[in-house]
Parts: sequence; C-alpha cells; structure tokens
Amino acid sequence: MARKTFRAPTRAAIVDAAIETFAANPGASLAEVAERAGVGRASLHRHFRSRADLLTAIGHQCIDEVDAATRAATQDAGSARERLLNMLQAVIPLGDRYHFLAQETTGDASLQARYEAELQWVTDLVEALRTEGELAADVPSGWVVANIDAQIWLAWSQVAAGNLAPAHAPGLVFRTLLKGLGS
Amino acid sequence: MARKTFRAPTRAAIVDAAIETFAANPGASLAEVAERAGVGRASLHRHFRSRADLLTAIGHQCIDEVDAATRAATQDAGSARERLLNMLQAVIPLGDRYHFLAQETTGDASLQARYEAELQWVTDLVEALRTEGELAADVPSGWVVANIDAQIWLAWSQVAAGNLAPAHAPGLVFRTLLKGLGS
DNA sequence: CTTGAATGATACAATATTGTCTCATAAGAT
DNA sequence: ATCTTATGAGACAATATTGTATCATTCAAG
Repeated sequence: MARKTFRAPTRAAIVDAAIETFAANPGASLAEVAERAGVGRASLHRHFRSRADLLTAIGHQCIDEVDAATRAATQDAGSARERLLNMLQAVIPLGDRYHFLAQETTGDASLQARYEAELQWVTDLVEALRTEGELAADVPSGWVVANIDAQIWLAWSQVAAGNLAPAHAPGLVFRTLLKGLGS
Repeated sequence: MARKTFRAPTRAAIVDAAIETFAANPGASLAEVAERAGVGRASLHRHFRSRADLLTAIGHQCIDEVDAATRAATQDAGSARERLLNMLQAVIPLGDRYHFLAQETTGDASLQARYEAELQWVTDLVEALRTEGELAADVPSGWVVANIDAQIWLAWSQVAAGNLAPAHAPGLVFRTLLKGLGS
C-alpha cells in the first residue's frame, strides 16, 4: 500500500530510460531499455504488458512534462512574443521528450487527443503572435507552427551534440524564428 | 512520383523502392521493400548481400542525385545568395533522399566521406553568404548549416503532407532562413 | 523475526526477420 | 531451336525480439 510511495520509482525509471533509448534509436529492443533502466527485462514486462503499452506511457509522460513546463513558463507572460520566448526556454531542454510528441504515432486515442491539444496550444500562440503584429502577413500560420516544432528539436539536438551552448539556444531560436539568420 | 522510371533496371528499382519505403518507416523489412519494388525477396538478396549493403547503395544513390541536382542548379549562380535559392529549389523536391544523408548512419567509409563533402559544400556556401554580408555577425555558421538542413527537410515534409504548395516552398524557406517569419 | 510484495535471473514458446539455397520458368540473344 | 541468364517461389536454418512463466532472493513493514 504505502510501500510503493517510498520505494524507488522503478516504473518512472523505466519510462525515463525508454525515452532516452528510443530518442537515440526508435528501433531499440526492450532489453536495451531494461538495461539502461538498471532493471531486469522481466520487471519491465511486469509494469508494461507490451511494447505498445510502454510507448503509450512514454507519450503521456512526455505530454505531462511538456505541459507542465509550458504552463509554468508562460503563465506570467504578458505578450504572445514573451510567451513564445518563455515557452522556448522551458521546452528546448525537453527536446527528446518533445520529439516524441511529433514522431511517435500511437493507437491510443486519449494520447492522440492530448497531442492535438498541445498542437492547438502552439497554433493559438501563433495566432496571438499574428494579432500582435509579430508575423509577416504572407507567411502561413501552419508554416510558423511547423517551424517552431522544428526549431525546438533542432536546438535540442545541437545542444546535445555540443555545438550550441544551452543558455544561448532559446534566444537563438527566438531570433531565428522572428528575424531569421540574415543581417 | 514522376521520379520512377517506367522500365528501370531491377537494381535501380529496388533502390528506389527502398528509399520510399525506408523514408516512410526506417524499420521496414526487406520483404516490404521487395514487394514495393515488385520483385521477389530472393532477387533483392541477389543484388544486395545484406540489409547493410542495400543501405549503403541507397546512401550513394541519394548523394548522386543530390550532388547532380545541386551542381546543375548552382553552376550559373552569381552570388552566394542566388546559389542558396537555386540549391533550395533543386534539393527540396529530393527531401526524402536528402533526409537519408543526414539520418542514416552507415559503416561505409567512402559513403561517410561523400556525406561530409556534401556537408562541407553547405558550409562553404554559408561562409560565402557571410562574406557577402548576408548573415548576421552574431549567428554561428554551424547554426546556419543546421538550419538549412532542417528547413529543407521541413519544407519537403510539409509539401508531402499537402500543407504547402511545391512552387512556394523554396521561396518560403529562403525567406524564413534570411529574414525569419517576423513582420 | 515473519510475512508479503517486488525483483532478477532464467527458461521457454511464439513470432518476425534475415540470409542461403534449390528448382522450375520466362526472357533474350545467338 | 538452343543456350544463357535473371527471376519468382518457396524451403530452410539462424538469429533476434517479444511476451509468459517459474523460482529463489531481497527488502521493508508489521
């Protein structure tokens, strides 16, 4: 009963390890995941009946984290512009997590709904940016949304590869999105 | 789709089918590839000893195509700015091909060398852009290179998804890269 | 200390994939 | 027509992965 509260959160450890493992190689075996989690393969199957179960749990975990980080970072923002920058600062470090939201196609309906809600949040942000005159009129909103997604993932991978300082990443993405790379 | 020759040699047909198949699902089986190529699985193995062999052949084929398209499109360009736009026009339609260059990690040394040469071409282009004053001083060249890669793939996938008109894609990417999405 | 739940190790069956092989056949060239 | 070559179909072994089951052990709670 209360036992699980105090014991090491093996379930969460497995999900964490799975996110890291699958981020590096989506085709990785469950044995690799278990090893990375420091857990026997049998225990993994005790927590997650099947590979699909694990993938679904990963999806929910990722949305939980991204949701929480985004909400906390943007609630005090005044303008959409500020909301974008704060969101970038919060989400870029979660790049691997964030990537799952866009990449992994799961059969779970509730997960799909949550992902679309997340996408809608970004779409709303883009519309707010447009209303505030931050966006060029001839740039489609869908392109802006796609670019935000891509830049978050790109920045994370550049940071992970050691090509970009973590502190500089959000500002650089913000600048690239709104003003581009030109002089 | 018009890329497919209607009476291609078997080997080329297999490589084409493999590119399409693996672009959609990198973990696809060789049976799926053979079926898509309209070829028996045994024949596939006659042309390519192993899965790794096929992947290497795909890599070389992709670099061949991207190389040829890039060279043809940029040889008459006067400025680096023009070279960038011409390159985007040539390469974005090859998005699936292009993606392999960045994604598939192969053990083949010669392939690796060719990929790095391709990367160097882009790096040289970026340096030329900088020399011509097209880039902001505070934007690292590595970030520009990474952005060009990402935008090519993004534009291709948006076109493939029907969210972006093929004719608009290169201009939109060019504009996004240099001036961003802001007003 | 005793108990009960969770775990690791291991064996196991079921399945999918890979790569090799054989054989009969179709297509093309001479 | 004959010969050569590539092919498709299928059998086959080897391997990897998945999911289940068993058993001894650990560890914390009572």
